[in-house]
Amino acid sequence: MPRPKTHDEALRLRLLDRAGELLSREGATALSLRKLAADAGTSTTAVYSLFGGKPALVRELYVEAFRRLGGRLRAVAPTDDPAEDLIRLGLAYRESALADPHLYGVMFGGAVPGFEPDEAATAQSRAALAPLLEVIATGTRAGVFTDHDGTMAMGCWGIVHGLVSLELCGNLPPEIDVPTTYERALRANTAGWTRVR
Amino acid sequence: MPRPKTHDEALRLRLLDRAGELLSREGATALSLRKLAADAGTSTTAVYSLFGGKPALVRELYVEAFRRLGGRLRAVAPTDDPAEDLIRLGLAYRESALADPHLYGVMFGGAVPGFEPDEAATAQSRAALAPLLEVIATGTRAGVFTDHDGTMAMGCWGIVHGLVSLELCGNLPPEIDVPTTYERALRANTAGWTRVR
DNA sequence: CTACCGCTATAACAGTGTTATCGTGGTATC
DNA sequence: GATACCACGATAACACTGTTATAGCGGTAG
Repeated sequence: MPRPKTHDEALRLRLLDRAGELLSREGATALSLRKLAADAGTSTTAVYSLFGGKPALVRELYVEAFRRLGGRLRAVAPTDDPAEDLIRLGLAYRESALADPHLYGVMFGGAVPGFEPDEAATAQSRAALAPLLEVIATGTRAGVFTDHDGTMAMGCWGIVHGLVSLELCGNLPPEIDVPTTYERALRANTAGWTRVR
Repeated sequence: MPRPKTHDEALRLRLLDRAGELLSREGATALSLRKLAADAGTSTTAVYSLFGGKPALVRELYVEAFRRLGGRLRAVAPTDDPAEDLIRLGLAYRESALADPHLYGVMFGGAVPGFEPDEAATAQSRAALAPLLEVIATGTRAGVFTDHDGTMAMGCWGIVHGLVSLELCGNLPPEIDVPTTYERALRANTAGWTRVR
């Protein structure tokens, strides 16, 4: 009779853990199946039985990365000042990206050549931004924001992602003070969405 | 006696041309030296004599990409309304990125694994943003912008790059109207930098 | 005409993701 | 408890990548 699935969760978790560590430490190009398998004490075939290939394994890292980002954003407790909450969300976003730049590259940079997120994965990525949508919704209800059908959320996500991405790629001039400039840019963008100043 | 350098500019240009076309058509992963050499009617060794390797060849595409982006931005003729000029610069930026998404990935996404831009290349990338700096400078002199040591330029670059990057990665929800939302986000950001509304 | 050496084609090397083959080991059934 | 079954993983091969050593062609200087 057909033997049921083994559900080797231990090896699966160890592979994911090692893959994440290898990615964070040596970058996306150093994340090879042979090195990963040797690190986890198994063979490359295990990745194919447990995940289905390298892109599928990276997909797990992808959703885990957004789960972690969502956790960091949810940790920003809302106050009764939505504009300030928005700034703190932006700062938390940057801290999350800087905590693991290579993982951020997997999320947005397309660091692993064969991997393209499917619709379910990108939907989960948007779900990580729930705290942002919530702050904007309350601020709009309170009359301090002038949102327009979720346009403000896209703008805010765009500026934080853009600045973080430029910083990680090394495109910003080296003489500027990134943290203060980053916060000033966030405040200006937020001011553009507030009703009266 | 040592033979002088041949300066085979024809083969060099043909390789660059083919590489750009191959990249634009089939993406960064399809850009292999063997395919490129076969396409240009030569061998992979030519890439090493003329450029020094694949990263060095991609570096040429990188600076050419920013040269092209700078040209598109310079084509936006300034008027006497700096705020509106800023919006038009942002629209031109997006059009330039959408005209060749794979090339945009080489510029910012780190699409080619072995390639990291050196200091000279990133300096040339910042030089492409001269029109942006110019519009901000005139607007600040005219008293309509409240720049603060180049912070505004960084914010503007961040939001356009961030939104374009999110769009190209497929992270934006599919039901939104990207062009109008993009322009609204740009206008809000610009409003945050204008002195009085 | 000849010696010289820059440039490129051929082929090999080390590495990658992927897949075919095969043996092992645990489970369900008798 | 014995046995048939097959999911799982280890080994090895395949196709492909960037890179490099070697060898030969070809044009230039003498």
